[in-house]
Amino acid sequence: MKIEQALKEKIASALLELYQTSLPVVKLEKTNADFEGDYTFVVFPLLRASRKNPEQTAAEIGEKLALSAELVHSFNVVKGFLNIVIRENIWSEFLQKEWNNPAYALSPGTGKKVMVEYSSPNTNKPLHLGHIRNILLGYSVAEIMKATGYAVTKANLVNDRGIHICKSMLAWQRFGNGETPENGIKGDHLAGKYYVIFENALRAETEEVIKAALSGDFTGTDAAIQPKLAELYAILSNPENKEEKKEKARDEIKETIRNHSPLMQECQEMLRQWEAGNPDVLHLWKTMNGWVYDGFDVTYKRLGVDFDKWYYESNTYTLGKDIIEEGLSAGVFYRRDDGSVWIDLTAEGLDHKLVLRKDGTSVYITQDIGTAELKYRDYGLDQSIYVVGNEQDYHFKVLFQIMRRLGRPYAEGMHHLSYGMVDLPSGKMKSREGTVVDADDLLDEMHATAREKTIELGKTEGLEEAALNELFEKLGLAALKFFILKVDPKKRMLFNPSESIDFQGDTGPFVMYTYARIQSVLRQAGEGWQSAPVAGELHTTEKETLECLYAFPEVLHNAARDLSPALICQYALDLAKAFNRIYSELSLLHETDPARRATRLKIASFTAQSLKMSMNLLGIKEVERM
RNA sequence: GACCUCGUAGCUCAGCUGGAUAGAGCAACUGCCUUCUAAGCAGUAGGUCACAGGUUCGAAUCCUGUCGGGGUCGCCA
Repeated sequence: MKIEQALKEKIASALLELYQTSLPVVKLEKTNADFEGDYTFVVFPLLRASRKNPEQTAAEIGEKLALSAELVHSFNVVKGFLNIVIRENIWSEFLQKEWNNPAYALSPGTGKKVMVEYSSPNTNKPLHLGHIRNILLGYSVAEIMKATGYAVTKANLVNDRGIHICKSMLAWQRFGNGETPENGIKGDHLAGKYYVIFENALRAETEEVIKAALSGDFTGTDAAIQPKLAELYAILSNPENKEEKKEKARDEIKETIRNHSPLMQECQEMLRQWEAGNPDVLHLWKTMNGWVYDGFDVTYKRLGVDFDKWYYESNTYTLGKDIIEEGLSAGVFYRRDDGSVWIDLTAEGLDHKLVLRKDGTSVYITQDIGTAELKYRDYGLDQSIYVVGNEQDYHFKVLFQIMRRLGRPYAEGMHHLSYGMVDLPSGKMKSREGTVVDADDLLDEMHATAREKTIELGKTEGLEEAALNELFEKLGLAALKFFILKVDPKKRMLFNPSESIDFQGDTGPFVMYTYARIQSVLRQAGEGWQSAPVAGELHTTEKETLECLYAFPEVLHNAARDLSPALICQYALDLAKAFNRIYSELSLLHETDPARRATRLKIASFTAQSLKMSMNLLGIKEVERM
């Protein structure tokens, strides 16, 4: 049943008949709430063909539709707007047909294979709020695509190797005194703790040296970098240079000294040992990463997300080199005199990009070329979605273009789900300044807030402690997830740690509440209504709720197309609000007319089912009572 | 400097493939629980859609410029 589609066809044939004209697309809009009608057709573009004023044109088309279409009840014209009222029995027939269809809004499988890669953490630090946005988006998009008929693989590409991991390892070796997570601290937090210890030690070690270097005294620095430092210092001390340029030089001096400090050199040595397969280093690495995985696992479980496939950079970081070789002989890449390998993407409005260092080792993008190929080989993907922050927009533009140049069949199916950063009132979260919002802490806070609010409302009666805890956990998670997912993924969003996330208004708990309230009604409704016929006439609120329900399949389709759970959030709110209006204006259980009672209960049941599906697509778990 | 992106109510966000009088929620104020869960419903107030031009029947939406925020331009990931 496609009301809109049918109506569009009717309009198209009316236009042909009346004015011997057609439109490339017949556009229908939902009628503005202030006017009577369900759908609105705008006639302004037709005035040239009709040679009549807007009102007359709209009226003519309206007449035609009313005569020929069995789905049009009536119409009215306001200026150039033709408002069409659909016959009411269309809505009640829709209700009767679909209210109990468990597959409503789901699409039959096209079987297209898609991988959604999300989370993809580093193993040297615990997860924070930024990761949470990534994780929730990835999980929800994967679920949405499943519901629209894709075969989805959720993947996590763990960055488990590299200099940052070695920092944690080295600090633990030096200052750890054998500390393990068994002593209480969660594994990922333990690795993070030593990462911070390393950074602090590095700062302590280099502070004085940097200070001296900034005033031209290079004692204590590595002899190898002194010429470079002298060069930078010349820029810094030249009064003719702009402050901006000086600032850059200053930063570079700091970076250079840090990177060549004894501690960093030791760290780099550790990385070399790791790559060379030194058993002691490997053992430490495995142990520490193991702790981190155990820690992540707890957080993932608590968030209710999962993965079908794990990739580890320690396994994949050397991939891609073969493909570079292949592309080199195919002329896609070129080699510079120093031996480094590049691609020229200036034709696409991008730049030259290095794909292999002069020493033949991989860079970040080399790995990504390799894993793209690996993913395709593993699964024969039609689509591959990367949930990664928008700071990497350029990287993915380049990556996708490279895959195209390499003639990879899957290149066209690669998408970057580029999401905005989560900002604090003070700006970006910075780990160096300790402003990151830790994921585990946040989840604890959400739980505590849920408890507080529930007690405030006096809704704890009749529930055991265990059941209450489960409720608090679900409520807190719902509030957090909805808060994050209702914002358009592309946009950056603000989180204010000093204000708790709302539980009232446009929130996850509001949607949960509406669902629980319906469940309560249905528990008391008894039997019989399921098989009773529905009423032919509907109240405005009932019709509005049905219109909302009717739109669900399209909303779901759009959410999958745009990779936007925010559309599902918006839909769930619209539906919940529409139903709550019925609930407050009309009686369900006490309605005496059997057909009207059945109508309302079926709408209630249909709404509950649709809300539940929406919540689940967002990773929110419904509750039967709250 | 170049490129990308954002700027809508006090705050957080919708609306952006051009359509009617720009919408929600929070915060503020007013009503509604001796009928089904008040985490609800109804209402009041709150706007130079950053600014200036342009395109056209019509612009928050498209184009250009200006201002402001963020990001990217690593042989880091």
